Amino acid sequence: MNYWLLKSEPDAFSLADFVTEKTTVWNGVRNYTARNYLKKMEIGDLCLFYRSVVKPAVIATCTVVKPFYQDPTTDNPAWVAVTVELNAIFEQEVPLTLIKQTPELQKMLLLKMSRLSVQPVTEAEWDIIHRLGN
DNA sequence: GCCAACGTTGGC
DNA sequence: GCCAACGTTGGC
Repeated sequence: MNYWLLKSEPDAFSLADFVTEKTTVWNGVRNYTARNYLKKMEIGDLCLFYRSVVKPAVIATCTVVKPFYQDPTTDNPAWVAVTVELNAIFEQEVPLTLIKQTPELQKMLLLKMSRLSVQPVTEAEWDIIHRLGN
């Protein structure tokens, strides 16, 4: 069981879209570091759904339901996608500002590699964020 | 809208 | 293989 954080700009794919579709193909990743993390995802892994750019915050959780496969948006075999299913929406959003203020979360990659769209999260970090959101 | 951080590209 | 130039991401 692994934990991850997935970023999405609401203009591209919003929580409302996720609610409508329930499951979504996480495609379009064109960064090797992020791609490598996608390849490590297994069925049942839990992900934090992070809204970037517009009011940055962790806003929901989702579950990996299909491990990596060829990204359907390209023929280039370098790129892969996974399928994730919406799990739960946080009762209250966990804004980036709060994460920055939380001592236990200072080591999150989110704070160090702000441009990485797919990143691992430790179980401890997942627990803390989950608690802050519920 | 600005700009810092980072990744990628391409000339040498 | 180095590094400058450029493009993109994402916080503010």
